[in-house]
Amino acid sequence: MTEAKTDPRVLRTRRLIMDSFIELSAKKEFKDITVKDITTEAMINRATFYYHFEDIYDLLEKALSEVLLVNLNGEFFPYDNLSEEAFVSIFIAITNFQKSLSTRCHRGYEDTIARIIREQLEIIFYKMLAAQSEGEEDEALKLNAVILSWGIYGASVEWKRKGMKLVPEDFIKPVLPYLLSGLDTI
Amino acid sequence: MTEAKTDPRVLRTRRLIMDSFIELSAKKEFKDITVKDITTEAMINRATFYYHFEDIYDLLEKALSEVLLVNLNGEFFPYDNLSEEAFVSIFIAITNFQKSLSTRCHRGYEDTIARIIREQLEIIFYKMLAAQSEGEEDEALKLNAVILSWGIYGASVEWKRKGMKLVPEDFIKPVLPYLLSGLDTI
DNA sequence: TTTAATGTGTTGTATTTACGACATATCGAT
DNA sequence: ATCGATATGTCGTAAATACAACACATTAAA
Repeated sequence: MTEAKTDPRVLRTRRLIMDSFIELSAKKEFKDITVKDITTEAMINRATFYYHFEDIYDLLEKALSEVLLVNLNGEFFPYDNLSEEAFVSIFIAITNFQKSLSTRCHRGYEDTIARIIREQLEIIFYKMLAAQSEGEEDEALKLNAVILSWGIYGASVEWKRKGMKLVPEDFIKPVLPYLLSGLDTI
Repeated sequence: MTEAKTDPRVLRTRRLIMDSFIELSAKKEFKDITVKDITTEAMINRATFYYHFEDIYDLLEKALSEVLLVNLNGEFFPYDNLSEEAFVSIFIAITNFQKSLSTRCHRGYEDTIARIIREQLEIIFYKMLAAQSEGEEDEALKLNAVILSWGIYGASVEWKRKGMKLVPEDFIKPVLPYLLSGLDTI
């Protein structure tokens, strides 16, 4: 468990890049943001950007993952298993995230963003399932995590499509019994 | 006039150190601030501190100089010569600076701070005198700058000693005729 | 007085970052 | 089409920074 801590310069630079990207995202669309824009805002060299990220899409993935994870961690990680409250908190976190995205313009990249959200959800669901299952087969856990991630994300899309009228808690409430009932089979 | 611009990392690091020092100064006295405190707050390595500054006193000098210069530049640099408004603006800048210092605790270092202020004033007065004098002897200009810097600084000390009751503009007004009258002899 | 703990300032080495140059690609205007 | 301007991604070299180790000073407690 010797977790070799990473160089402070690396952390600092990545933070500068991430923050600058988020800052710029608030001002213009993703397709209009160049690497030069980001590095200028972050006051780092353009070559340094490529030292940390494949390209601007790689940055998009990692930045979104982080924002989403921060949302989630702050919300529901007091729960260590998939309770009713956990489902509700996760759903709230996603809808909050969706709302924050809708103010910024990411037209044409909704599918990328959606994929990232689902991937993060899958990771989290898998962790929680693995924590509470008694030596269940790994592949089965993973597939369950996939289904949950798609399902919950789909619910958030539907919530958005319906005009975000209900508060997320009430919107998700009707399906909680179903989601919870199957858990003991895992 | 090839002004080789300095490495962005240097600027960034110096800014981090300066800001951390000013931040810490608001929380505790100068004598209780260690280099480790500063570098921890700035999230840089302690050795890096010594790459930029002799020691913590060197940092004190440079930080104060900068704060004072920012005060002055913002105030009076529309004036390019020593007019009545210039004197008033400079005096206001110094008293503002003194007020901001009195909230923080720098007991035992007043004389150091005073020296730094006078040195900065001397530089500025010399620049302005040189700009408006017609090929006057250099040593004479320098000595005039010295006298002005000590004089104006002394006035600010007196203003403080008198309880800061008058607004700086009114406090300095009585001596403006004298200060201005001699200028054409230079 | 001794001892332990903490701060100071320096040094050597490894890693990260800055910078300029380059080839290539994209896009808009003529 | 062709040109000019701008963005992308990569490279080598030089400079700044991180880190650990060191000797030394200061301080507080035993």
